Amino acid sequence: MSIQNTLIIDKKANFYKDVFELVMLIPEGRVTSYGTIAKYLGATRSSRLVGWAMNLSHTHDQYIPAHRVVNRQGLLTGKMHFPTPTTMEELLNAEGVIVINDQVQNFDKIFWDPFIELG
DNA sequence: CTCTTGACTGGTT
DNA sequence: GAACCAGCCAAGA
Repeated sequence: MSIQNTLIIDKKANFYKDVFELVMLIPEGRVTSYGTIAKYLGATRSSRLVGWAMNLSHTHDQYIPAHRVVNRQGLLTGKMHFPTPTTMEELLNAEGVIVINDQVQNFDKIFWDPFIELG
């Protein structure tokens, strides 16, 4: 195990950790996108990794509100990965987010931008 | 080790 | 606006 490999492993671990922490900062009733998270973490072209991180979120100790993360169009593309196909929409509805046909309503209004919210 | 598969995005047609 | 394509990168077969 070289020092370089160690650094790479740490980097990967930090990326997932950062994703989880950022997602947990999303307020109720607000949503953001995978790409935005990736961009904020300096991995603009690696939005798929954010999706993969969400896939691993269930292994995380703390609760990750992955339902507040949708794609750039505001579509619930990840709803299949919840306990039931309707869980994601139900969670959002419970927070006051209206979802019609997998599309978040007023998406541009409730969109949560870390660059603006966190500076 | 190679090949496929995505909880994605941006640009092009 | 819809459909298609290329770049991205971590798992799993």
